Amino acid sequence: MHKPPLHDLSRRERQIMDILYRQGRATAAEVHQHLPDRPSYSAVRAMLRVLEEKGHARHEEQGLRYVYLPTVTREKATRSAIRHLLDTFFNGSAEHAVAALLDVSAGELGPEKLDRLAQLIEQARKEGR
Amino acid sequence: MHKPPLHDLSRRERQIMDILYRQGRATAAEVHQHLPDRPSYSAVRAMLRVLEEKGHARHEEQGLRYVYLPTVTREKATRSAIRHLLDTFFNGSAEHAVAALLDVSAGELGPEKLDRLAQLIEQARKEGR
DNA sequence: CTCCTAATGCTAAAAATTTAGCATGATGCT
DNA sequence: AGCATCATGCTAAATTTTTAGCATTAGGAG
Repeated sequence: MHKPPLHDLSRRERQIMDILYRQGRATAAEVHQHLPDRPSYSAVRAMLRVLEEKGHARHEEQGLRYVYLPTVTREKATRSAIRHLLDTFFNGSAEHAVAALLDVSAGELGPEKLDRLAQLIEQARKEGR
Repeated sequence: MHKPPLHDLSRRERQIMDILYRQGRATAAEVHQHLPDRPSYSAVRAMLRVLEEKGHARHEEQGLRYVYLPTVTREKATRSAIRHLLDTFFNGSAEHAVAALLDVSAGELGPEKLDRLAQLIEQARKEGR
């Protein structure tokens, strides 16, 4: 029943799933728009169909169109992606990962955001005992 | 000249690159060992050759064996992976990403590590003005 | 009603990936 | 020297992915 989803996808499939997670939901046309070196629209639809067969995506009908969504919740996918990042680049160390994250987005983080992060850490410390 | 490396790899290629980044360097045999649902050893070698052709990996000779390494430095690959995670699951928000990271690895973080993280944030605040 | 547009279903073919197998060369042991 | 082992190079075939094109259906405009 369980399917560790992300890591046995083909190139295009992954690209499409990334888009679905970025957007949350998307029509075939939208997926088509955002896809790197755009294939034909037809090709996109075919691949969405395959993703449904494999159980990675599903669709809802919206009027005439289909809107596609990931089957795995954003939360689970996020956790899984984080774990993978940790394992691959940080030898599992969350500490180093956070450090790198802060480094990468140095510019982006204003004082309030940093405050909130400090709070989160404080909170983690309290829970941790 | 520039090659945005990670996101146009095939399934196996990605799996192999992940291993190379995890390990830093690896022989064909090692890669083979760590690969999910193990293909033949021969297949692994062939794929390593392809990765070299495409410029994602290179090898050094170590005695008789080849040892394979990523061509892109760990740092660059890490940054790129982080950016991708941010874009895909956190709408670019480093703040939310850090929060999720803390959440995922709640158990793992001892007091000293939390201290060091607090320091990093403090430092970021100072630099940020 | 008829035509045009926009959507999907399906299928077959092209392209790329993934695989196995055989040939070859170096090393080390007996 | 001869043999077994372990490595690589290469090639051809199987499989999977990716693509385009045609058929069909629904809705809206004239």
